[in-house]
Amino acid sequence: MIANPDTAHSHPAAPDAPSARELITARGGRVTRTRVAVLDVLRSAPRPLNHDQIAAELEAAGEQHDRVTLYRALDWLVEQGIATRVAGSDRAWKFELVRDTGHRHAHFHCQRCGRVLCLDEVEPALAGALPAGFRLEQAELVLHGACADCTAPPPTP
Amino acid sequence: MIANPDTAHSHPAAPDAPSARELITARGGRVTRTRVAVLDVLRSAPRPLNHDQIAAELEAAGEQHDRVTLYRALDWLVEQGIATRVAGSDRAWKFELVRDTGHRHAHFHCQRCGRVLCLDEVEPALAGALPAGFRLEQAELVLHGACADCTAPPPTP
DNA sequence: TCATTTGTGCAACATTGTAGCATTTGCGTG
DNA sequence: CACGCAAATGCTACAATGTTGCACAAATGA
Repeated sequence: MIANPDTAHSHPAAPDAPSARELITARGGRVTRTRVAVLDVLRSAPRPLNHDQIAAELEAAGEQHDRVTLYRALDWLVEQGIATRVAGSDRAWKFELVRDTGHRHAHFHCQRCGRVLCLDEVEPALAGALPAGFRLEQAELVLHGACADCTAPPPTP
Repeated sequence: MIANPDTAHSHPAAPDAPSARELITARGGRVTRTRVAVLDVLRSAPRPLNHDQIAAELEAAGEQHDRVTLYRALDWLVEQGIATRVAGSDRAWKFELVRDTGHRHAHFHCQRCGRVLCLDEVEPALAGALPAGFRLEQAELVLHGACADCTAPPPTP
């Protein structure tokens, strides 16, 4: 069961995960400043980030990257199956690393605090609920509502 | 069980449904050309439509409406609970009439044929799959994959 | 080192939606 | 029916989020 949103999505950088360089060269891509930087940001992100947030992270790290180049790097990562797009409530895509192929997880968007959390338990239930003949393919799936933190009554002051 | 997408979403205009005028005046809104026209389009639409599609329908019917006015009419409908927003694969919202309050349904977006279908059976399963403390609120929920038509092998020629 | 091909960076454009504001219109009242 | 006023409309601008085209730079293999 998932109660605390901050631990609900404990993805940040498994120690044995392949390096950015490895991820890139494995698909025959060139190892460029932007791709490495974006990968590093995504790898240490606790939840899906949109283009703006990624750019902000990069700037915080003292890196300057062109807006278009960022879009293209992200597009490439998605195309290569390294990252996925997640639809948010606004019309901006969020991006997230694909952790292990074969396991898809859904996202929950809290309409109170705006956070996007990852839910590992939902997909099996969904697969059973879909009509026969339908196939659930994409991890891009977002539920909306209120998360545990926001439904909980405030602590007595 | 839902097998045929064309019947899966059999919403078009129940004969006893309230008229556009009734729907509008019931919330204290003014009955204007645009609201009535938009409601009529949504009422006869077999699936959620985005702003562009609605405008196209109106033009096909010989009606000319301002882009902004359309947005505002749609916003008002959503605000009044008459319509809901559905997120699509592009960043444009789709709109759909709320049929009966109290019953929320999810949407399935087929990535082959691009159709958005409505699934009545999914929500109960979802509610059980969410972690404790989480509340599923919004009907705006889209699953992605392939629908029955598109997963089925082509008929032997 | 050199050539080739892949990415980058810039500027311009496209789509989707919002904001401000003057004008028109629906509709209750006299 | 005429009036008056709030509610909607219809501009025009503007904002956010991507995309496209093209010249230039840089990664990689020979």
